[in-house]
Amino acid sequence: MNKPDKLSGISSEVLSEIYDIRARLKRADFLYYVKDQPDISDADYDSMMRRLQELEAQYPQSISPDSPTQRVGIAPQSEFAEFEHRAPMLSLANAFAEEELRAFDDRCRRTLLLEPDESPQYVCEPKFDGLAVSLTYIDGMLSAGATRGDGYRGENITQNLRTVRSIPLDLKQNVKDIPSLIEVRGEIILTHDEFERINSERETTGEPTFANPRNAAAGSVRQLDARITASRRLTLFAYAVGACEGLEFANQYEVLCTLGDWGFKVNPDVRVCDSIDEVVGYVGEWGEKKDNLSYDVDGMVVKVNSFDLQTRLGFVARSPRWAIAYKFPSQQVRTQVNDIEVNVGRTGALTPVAILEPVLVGGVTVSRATLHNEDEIRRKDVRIGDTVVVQRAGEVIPEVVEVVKAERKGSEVEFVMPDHCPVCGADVVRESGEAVARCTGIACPAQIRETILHFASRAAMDIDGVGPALIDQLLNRQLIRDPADIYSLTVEDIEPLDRMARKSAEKAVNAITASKKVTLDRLIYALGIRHVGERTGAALAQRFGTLDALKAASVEEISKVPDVGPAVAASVAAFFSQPGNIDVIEKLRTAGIDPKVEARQESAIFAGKTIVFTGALQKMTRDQAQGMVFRLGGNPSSSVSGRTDLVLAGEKAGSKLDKAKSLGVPVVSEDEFLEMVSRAEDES
DNA sequence: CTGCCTCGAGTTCG
DNA sequence: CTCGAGGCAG
Repeated sequence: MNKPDKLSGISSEVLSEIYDIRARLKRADFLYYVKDQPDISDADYDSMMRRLQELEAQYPQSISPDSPTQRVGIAPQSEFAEFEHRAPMLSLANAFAEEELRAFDDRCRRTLLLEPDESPQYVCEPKFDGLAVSLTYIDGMLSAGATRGDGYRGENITQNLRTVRSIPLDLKQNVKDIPSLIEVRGEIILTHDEFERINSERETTGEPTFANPRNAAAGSVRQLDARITASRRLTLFAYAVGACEGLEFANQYEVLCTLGDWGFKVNPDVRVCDSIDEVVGYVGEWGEKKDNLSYDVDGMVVKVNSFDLQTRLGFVARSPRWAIAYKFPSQQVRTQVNDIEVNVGRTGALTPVAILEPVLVGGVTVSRATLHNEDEIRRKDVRIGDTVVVQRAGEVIPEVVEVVKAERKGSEVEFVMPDHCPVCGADVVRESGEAVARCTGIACPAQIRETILHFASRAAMDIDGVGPALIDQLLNRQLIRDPADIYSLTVEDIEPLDRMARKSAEKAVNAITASKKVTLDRLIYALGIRHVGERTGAALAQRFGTLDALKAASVEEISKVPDVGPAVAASVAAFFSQPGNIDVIEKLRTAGIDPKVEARQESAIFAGKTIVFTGALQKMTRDQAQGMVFRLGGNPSSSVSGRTDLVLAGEKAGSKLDKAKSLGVPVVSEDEFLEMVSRAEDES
């Protein structure tokens, strides 16, 4: 890690002093922040830190990213870069009751074909309520830190995480071999004391206070100015390992012990249980303990200990079958139902919403809660004027749990689903067998508004600056009537509207113009065809290639698309048989919107081949590489097996490369791959 | 036909 | 996040 050539010009005495102070500060950090057993006074610590800062200021070439001085935070960034996790950060399935824990155990034992008296070992640990992050160490040095994001890509918050004292900047040597690359997963939290301190400080400066420690931790980590993060004393608890090269673990418990040895703070209350009964007992113990801690615990995580067994259990969708998160019952609060309103959605669905007397639930004011549909209201027997118990489902979305019948006075009013749309007055129908009631109005203003909003939304045409406020005004002034009209708007149309300065009008028009370059999958999704969401939009785009081809397709042809059945196909065909919709499509085309899916060259070099990428790519992103493979007829995949035809190995390729070699799968370098691609593109 | 599992649609608050 | 419903495997 030393680069002697860079360090020339510093005397060896100075260098050794720098290294010595760094080592002492790191040790002090570890004892203070990880072990909670400081060995030196704060004053001594501060004076060592100042001395190191002086030396580094004098010899800037000596500064390395693992120096404790780097924890104080560096200058503001403008925004966070995207960070791709090497191994995805999965979410866990939830359990809310003992029976669900037992069902989880049954499923594990059944899948593993265990005898009735056998049980896998489970590792059970309290689940902190904070935010998950991933730390990448290369050759034992902290090289990157990122938020969880969607599990596959998060934000690169390395500078902020460097300021967290319980995160080791380098892994402690001599304990266990340091892997060449490892992703350590952990939870960033704030203690109650620190949360109170930050809030009282914000109160005196007149800043808004945080609702709860979780929000405060999340807000602190996502600061663009790492110096602010440094001023909040965040804590990291490490609990898992993602990608790891050069070291194998046998089980979860070993991972936790090793993380502890390397200098991470790990959950002190981990327990290895030999049966589900023991797990249930331990979870029960914590139901009471959790409220007496100095930090928030919102549940218990239960994992199958052995990695062999984990591999055999595998995954369902986004979550592993070998772990489950038990959630403690959430905080429940009583309040009054002042009214029940009806919302009209994009598809005409009428959704009843309870208007509540505002109450604080888990630090957030709740004033509305969806009641989903008529059946749900009947089931819970919610009436206007009732006293109800509300909670925030999954700690986020408010939900009416039950009615407090004992509080009934007799003056409560039952809810009746209106038989005419509250917005346009058209008939409301509820198809037999369906739970939702729908407005049948073909020109219902509420439906049009929602359709346009959907069209402009992020996952659709992604027109930034065109939101509800602007769309409502445009509709009121009849400047637009359907989504396509957005493309005839000018700055002069928008500028005179309320809360619209020239700047925001220009921004909106620019975003509108930029959105013309959409891809076909997004455009199909944007049209708002019933039963066609993001996934189906992509599947249809892939199959038909252009909007015209989709428009011309018969129900039978549409049904051939994977995951599209009769209901979806009929809905798509019905959409294209409406003259109004054809009109919209024509207007879009006139505006220059008519994307095509780049044809897959079926005869191309990668036709029918499965190709896997491994290691860090230097000359392109993984997305770009996968796009090239796809256009040349191949199928990008993520794991090497006997069916893999080619492996592209980038820098620091690991186990996938080994596997490819052992299976005799051809391996190419990035340069060779690019050459193959460019040769193929020249020929076509 | 029945049980997954996945997807779509609607929703809350700061 | 939740619920409902569509698609598909067994």
